[in-house]
Amino acid sequence: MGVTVNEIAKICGVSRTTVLRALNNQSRVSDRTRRQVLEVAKELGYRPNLLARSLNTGRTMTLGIVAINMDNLIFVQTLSAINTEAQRKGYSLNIALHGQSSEAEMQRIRDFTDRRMEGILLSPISKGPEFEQFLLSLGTPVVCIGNYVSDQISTVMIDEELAAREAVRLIASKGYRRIVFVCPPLAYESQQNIYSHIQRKHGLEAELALHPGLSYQIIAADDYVQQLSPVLATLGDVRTAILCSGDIYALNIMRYFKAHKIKTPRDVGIMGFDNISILEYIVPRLTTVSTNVENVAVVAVNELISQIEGDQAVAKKIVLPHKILDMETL
Amino acid sequence: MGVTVNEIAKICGVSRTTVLRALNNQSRVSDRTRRQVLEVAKELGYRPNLLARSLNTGRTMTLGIVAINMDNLIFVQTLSAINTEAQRKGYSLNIALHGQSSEAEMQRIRDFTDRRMEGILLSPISKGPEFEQFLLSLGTPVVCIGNYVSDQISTVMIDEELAAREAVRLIASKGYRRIVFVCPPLAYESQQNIYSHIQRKHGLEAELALHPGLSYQIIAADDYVQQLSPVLATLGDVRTAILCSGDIYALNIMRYFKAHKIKTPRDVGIMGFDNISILEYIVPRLTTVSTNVENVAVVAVNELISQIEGDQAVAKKIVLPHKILDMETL
DNA sequence: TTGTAAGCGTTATCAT
DNA sequence: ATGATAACGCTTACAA
Repeated sequence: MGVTVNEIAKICGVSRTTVLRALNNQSRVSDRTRRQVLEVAKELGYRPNLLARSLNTGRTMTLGIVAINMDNLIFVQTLSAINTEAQRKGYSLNIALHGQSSEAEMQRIRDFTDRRMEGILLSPISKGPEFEQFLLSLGTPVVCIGNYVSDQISTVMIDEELAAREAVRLIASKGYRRIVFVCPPLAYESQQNIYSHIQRKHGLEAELALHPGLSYQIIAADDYVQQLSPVLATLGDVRTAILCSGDIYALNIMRYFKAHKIKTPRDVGIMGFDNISILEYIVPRLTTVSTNVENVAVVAVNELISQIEGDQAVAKKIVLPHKILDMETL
Repeated sequence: MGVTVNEIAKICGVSRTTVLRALNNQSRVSDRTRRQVLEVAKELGYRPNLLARSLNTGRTMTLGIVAINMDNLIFVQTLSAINTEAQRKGYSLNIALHGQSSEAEMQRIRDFTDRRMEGILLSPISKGPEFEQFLLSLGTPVVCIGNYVSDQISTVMIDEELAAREAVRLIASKGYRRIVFVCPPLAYESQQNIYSHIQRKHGLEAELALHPGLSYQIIAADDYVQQLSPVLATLGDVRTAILCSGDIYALNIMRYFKAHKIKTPRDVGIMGFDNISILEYIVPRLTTVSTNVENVAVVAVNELISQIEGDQAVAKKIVLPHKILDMETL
């Protein structure tokens, strides 16, 4: 463990500069010396110490990604794609999960910059001007995914508001007269990344203004399945669609439906958000909103790398397209 | 970006040794100096360069994990738990995915040691004496998860063979007369981690010897759903159970069943392996084999850390318990 | 073709 | 209480 250039130099009876030149395939070394150096290096199992190299060159070729956890399958898919793209571009990827505290989030970010990551991908839960200031003061390029923090920081996202509007239009077009919107408790702001849910809610409510015939109610609670009871008791009265801000909510509700012999879409319509990959195993196929996660990953990584390697970095807000998947549950 | 101790020293008019003492809360600094140093450091936004520190101390407090991809949900859950445990122990975690080539796997491992990760977790696809030699020559502690490579390298696993035997016993006890074992193509050895599948096959066949009344056939192909046709055509003749070496296979087959009005377990029994978390959304509940992934993660991380920090490291084979989950599909 | 020497930003030892 | 100096392992002018 830990053969250095110096040792090789000593053994070969040359200076470490020469060894270095041989090792790095540079010119100005005699063939004889080069061969000998390479031989000895191989013999001893020499490996360059990338810490030392980085300390010198100022480059680590490493990116970091900071996020809440891996419970969200859509994030896992994105993460995987990010890893692939980063590796393709010659960067290694570091992952840090922080549970759900804003302080922990900042600590992880700080740790990454201390380790001299060259750029950071962030699916942030923190927000506000102090956090913005914190990110800007890092001196390291940051690209946010999903959540918007500041105009000064590039963000890759989809137009959640528009997606929600389109969802409402689809529901309205199918003759539903009541929409129940299911999302996480909006008070969780500090504990969870709920920016996208709020965006969806905005879009939904804005669109509803154009559909006076649609009644509306929201369930923003952890026990959403229980809270659905009054809705389910009145299914016969009014044709109802449940719009879930996340496929997992829809899956839980569908499981409940199956247990209680409630048929979809016959008795009630249901729609999700995200199009997580496991949906393909669920029958009936859930109607949902899909984003191309590979696309998000590639765009985010490339934006980050261009900030790292580019001359001048202008923060951009990149909005990627989504698609309504009209399947079987609506 | 890049305020160093030297700059602070210059500004404060003291040596960098003194600055260091103040910064690291050591003794032998006057209160006045200490306060001034801390003030200036804060002012300039000083952050230690962990690369430099590591180069010096020889410690990076970083672990690496190398695996195929994130398609396997059971791995994602393990990964998440590993991250948590590593962080709890003060280590940061690096992830590298390699697709499915043995060379890529070795490259990732090499890259990690070059970066001076202190230990490596590995869910290996490579095997054989050369690979063993490769791992041993790294000079860095390695712990394998799932797949066994060598007695010289600690491995954390479950007793797949025993689990398969127990699965067969359960199936036999329920009166089935035919078992169809579904697993990935066994020729994929080099492309995919199939050690566990082979173990299961061994266990299954060993146990079958004790149940002469059970007929047996294996489907080890990517188009396993199609290949099931002859089996499905003869369901009326013999009570059949399909044992899948992985829940995903079972899910795909169940989806096919639903589309073709085949009822489980009335018409045919089906059982999986792994107990991936999405099973909770699937109706009927799949009978399967469960491992405690948190347990695997904690044990693997701690074994690795004890090899890093411990005096003498003896390679261990750690077998963790599993559980048969007798649910609704058998 | 080869070597010397300074530097990257820390830590650690030994003086003063 | 403070400082000078060497060291970690590499890179990179600049000499010879």
